[in-house]
Amino acid sequence: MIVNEDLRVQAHETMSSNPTTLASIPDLRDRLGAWYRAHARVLPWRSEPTPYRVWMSEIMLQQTRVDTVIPYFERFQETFPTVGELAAASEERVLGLWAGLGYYRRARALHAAARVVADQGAFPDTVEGLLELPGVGRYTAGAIASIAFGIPAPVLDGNVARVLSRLLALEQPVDKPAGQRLLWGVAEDLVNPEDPSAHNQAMMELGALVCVPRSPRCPSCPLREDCRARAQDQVERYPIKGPRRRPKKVRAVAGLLLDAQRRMLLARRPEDGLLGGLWEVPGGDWPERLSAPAALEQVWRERVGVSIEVGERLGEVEHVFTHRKLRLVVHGIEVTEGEPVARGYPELRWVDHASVSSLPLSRLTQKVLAAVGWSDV
DNA sequence: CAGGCGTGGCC
DNA sequence: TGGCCAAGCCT
Repeated sequence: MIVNEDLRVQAHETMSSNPTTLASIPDLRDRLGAWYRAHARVLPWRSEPTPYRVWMSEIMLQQTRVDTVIPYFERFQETFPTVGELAAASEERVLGLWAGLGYYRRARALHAAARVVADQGAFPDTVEGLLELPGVGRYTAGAIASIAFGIPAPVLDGNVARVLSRLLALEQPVDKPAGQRLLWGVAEDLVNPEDPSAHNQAMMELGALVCVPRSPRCPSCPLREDCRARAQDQVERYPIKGPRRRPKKVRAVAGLLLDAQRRMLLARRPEDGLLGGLWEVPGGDWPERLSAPAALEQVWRERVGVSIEVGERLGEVEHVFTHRKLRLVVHGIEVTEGEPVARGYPELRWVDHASVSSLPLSRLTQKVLAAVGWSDV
């Protein structure tokens, strides 16, 4: 009987996940559209949804909250009113304006894509063409295609996945390939060909304002009568997700070296990897078995190529990355032998107090500078 | 395909 | 407070 029961559950799931199911619910799209017209937030990129503005907003919004993005979007649009001006800027300038927004690979992708578009003379106007741009994946291509060009392409982001997962009471983990495939199919079938821009934004807006992860506002939901999770009174059980990795604790040291004019030595991190391309106070890993001074001596020997004497402990910074909790200790140092040469770093630079802020700095480095009294951050 | 990649806000 | 989350992409 257990086997039969399982098969029935499976069959039931398959039914409820059938792409035709949601799309065939009477007026579902219309109710969603009416709700969106009444409740859509006024956002900078919505007032004038040109391909350039939509593209830039979508890159910035990847894994990033609307409130965080707005000032960055405004600043970028004021600085670079056209994609041509963005393409003509230096990468360091773009990275500098991006500083603090996180996921810095996006900044380089933004710049690279701007140069592609400037070369081609215009944005691609198909999903396939958009997918060729660096930093543009399936979600972003669908968003630009639908919002900027009115193409009936689906989008599937965290919001849409949550909304659909609850509507269907989907037992599949939404963050696994199988669940993603299923949800892309549902989203594709559900897109409203009458107004794909409003439809896609409505799905995301519903997830952002009503169908939120915790304490969803079901009484305000235009789709509440169609929601299987709500019918089961188990809305917060969905979306089901796979296990998360625990953050690991890591330690690091950094050394503050000043010259006779009280300039500070900074280093640019490698393009790839953590905080790629950003500038920092030279430092690195602090192994368990070493004291902070010993670790600092080793790091500076390997990455800056000099022997040092470790001086006063100037401060300590705690910082959280994705799945990583960092404790970083900063010491003042003196060079006892050799001249600083970039080894583990692509570039070193002496920077005075006034020009520090013109470099692309991560929040972490901003904290470090604040801890040693070099900035007001 | 699982894992790397920032930051800030929430409870 | 630590865990979870947010308009993903890339390798």
